[in-house]
Amino acid sequence: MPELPEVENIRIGLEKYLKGHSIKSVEVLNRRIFQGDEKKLIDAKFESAERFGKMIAINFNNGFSLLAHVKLTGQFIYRGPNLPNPPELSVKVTDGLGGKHTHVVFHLNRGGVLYYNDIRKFGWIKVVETKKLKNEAVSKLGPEPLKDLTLNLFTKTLSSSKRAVKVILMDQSKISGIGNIYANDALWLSQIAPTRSSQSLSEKEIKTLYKAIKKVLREGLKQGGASELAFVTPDGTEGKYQDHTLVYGREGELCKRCKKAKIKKIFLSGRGTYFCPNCQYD
DNA sequence: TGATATGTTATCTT
DNA sequence: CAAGATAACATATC
Repeated sequence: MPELPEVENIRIGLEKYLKGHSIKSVEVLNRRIFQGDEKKLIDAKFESAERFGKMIAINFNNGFSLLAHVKLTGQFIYRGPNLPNPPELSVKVTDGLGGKHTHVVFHLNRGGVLYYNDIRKFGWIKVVETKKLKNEAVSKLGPEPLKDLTLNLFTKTLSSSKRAVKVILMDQSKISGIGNIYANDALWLSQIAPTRSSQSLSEKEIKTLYKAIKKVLREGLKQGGASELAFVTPDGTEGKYQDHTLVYGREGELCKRCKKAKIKKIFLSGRGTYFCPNCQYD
């Protein structure tokens, strides 16, 4: 759900709203979600927010960072002086600003507050030394599809596995940031069946898919992400990509391209997989 | 009431 | 043994 475009929108929001703030205190309401010593952050000044795949690093000026993964339902929400006229909160967070779904509250100087909410509690935040960020899970990530993934590298990745191409796209150690929504949409756009063995793709298909991945991710970014479960940006509003998905979540609807067949849903590695049986080829 | 959803990791199976 | 499939995690929603 929160995939590259959603997490990137969270990063952009954090960068914007945390600017100029330092941390006054941290209220940890759930120790499983917040790991490490929050005292390391007291009086630390915000420096930058980075994204690694679906992970976010918030860097401070004292050598420490917060590394976070929102998994399915985590939300960072900011209220304070850097957002003087906050938009109305999405219904997806009304229960969670200091409510039962709030697990960490960062009190900032100048009166800002950053909440971490998580309905399902799969997400986590941990305090790490900035210079050790790369040793964390970050080191296991594959290349960023919008930055480091060359066609050459992509071709090598696909041709080295027999697994279904969709499973490869979602494998974070192969390519970082792609999840179920954008994997389904990129394959639809490429007219490739998600069940195809990745090594069976022709050179031409690989090139088409390579471009399609970039296209759907950029579209997701532009729409502010997809708010399927609980995703909201740090101002508390929803993204719009869920209204523009090409095939994801459209089981039973007529295919937008060929208009001849209904979108079928199957399970691939236990994940919902949507495709047009008429114009996505085996 | 219970099946279902997503990301990741641990564990089971072939 | 390794690749691949599936269960588990926690909870709201349909």
